[in-house]
Amino acid sequence: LVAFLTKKRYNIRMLPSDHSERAMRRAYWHLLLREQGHRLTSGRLAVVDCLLSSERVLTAQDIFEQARHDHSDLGLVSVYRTLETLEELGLVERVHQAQGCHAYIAVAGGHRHLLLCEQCGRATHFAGDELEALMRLVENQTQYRIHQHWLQLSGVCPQCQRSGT
Amino acid sequence: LVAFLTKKRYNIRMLPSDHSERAMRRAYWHLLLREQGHRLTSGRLAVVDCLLSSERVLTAQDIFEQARHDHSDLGLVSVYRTLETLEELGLVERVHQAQGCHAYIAVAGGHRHLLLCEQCGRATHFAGDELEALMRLVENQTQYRIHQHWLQLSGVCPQCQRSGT
DNA sequence: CTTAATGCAAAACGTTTGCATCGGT
DNA sequence: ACCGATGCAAACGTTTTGCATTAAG
Repeated sequence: LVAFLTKKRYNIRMLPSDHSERAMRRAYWHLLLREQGHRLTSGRLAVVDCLLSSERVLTAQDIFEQARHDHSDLGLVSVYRTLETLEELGLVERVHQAQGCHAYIAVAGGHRHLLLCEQCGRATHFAGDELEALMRLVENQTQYRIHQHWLQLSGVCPQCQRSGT
Repeated sequence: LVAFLTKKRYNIRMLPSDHSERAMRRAYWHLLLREQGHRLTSGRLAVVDCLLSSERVLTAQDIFEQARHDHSDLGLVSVYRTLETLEELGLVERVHQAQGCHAYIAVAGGHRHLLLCEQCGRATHFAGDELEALMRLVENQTQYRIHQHWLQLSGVCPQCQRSGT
């Protein structure tokens, strides 16, 4: 507990804006889970913290291993069940990659799309408002009624460009 | 064999342009497989025909079941191995959907993107040239070096809109 | 106290691998 | 005749399910 509080203060000093945004999102996730009749168990909270504090995409196994630091008797099954719940609430999304589709990340608000680093897994979000026009065009050309759009870019992030290739 | 030839003639009468385009693509696939040192085994050809004659996305299991009509002693493993080969040659691509990422489809030439029907699985391709500008914008904003883009739309096709909702 | 959530074990699922055999070239 | 491709069975990694137990409300 002391370690946790210390870490918390450290974050406040080092990354004030990041921390406050993260704390706000965490509070929102907790509220939404409660409102939808889900219990705030310690396992669930460990998974939530893991997802909210990572800037990379995470597999169920990644989350399992990381969240075990906080909550040592966590089962992998609970990670899967929590991910399912969070996905239903629209708080996390599955990330699709060439190597496989086993990763998850917290969703960004406001119709944002993913940009992934192929080397380190870092995820950045961007607005893709220009897509709306393209969708209307395709709707007219094909006569489909379009419900979902899905745009994802991948490449190499600035940090990975500097270190190595 | 007689049944095959009859079927072929039937297609020529009913769908002349579709058939000739399909025959051309089939010939190209065969050529490319040969050039890359792959043998045109009957199992492989059954899988190829299955992919080329479907306007829907197909799972390995789907292909296995359908291709067995032509080639009854086909193994599921060969379907997977053929899909892997065709993917390496850039002839098929994996399709990513909310329900899972286990489907494949023949790629369309010229940087086209997928539009999927959520109800019947029908796949239509469209050009998304407008994406280039968006990608350059995101590259400048984020300093990523973008290698791949990936756009997919889904909705309900005209046929499914008519037959019930 | 109620009952949702859990961990465990086992099953299910899609996919890959090892290996002896088959079949295209 | 060569050697790539095959089918089978078995292994694999990921995800789901059944069930008795735990713990949040």
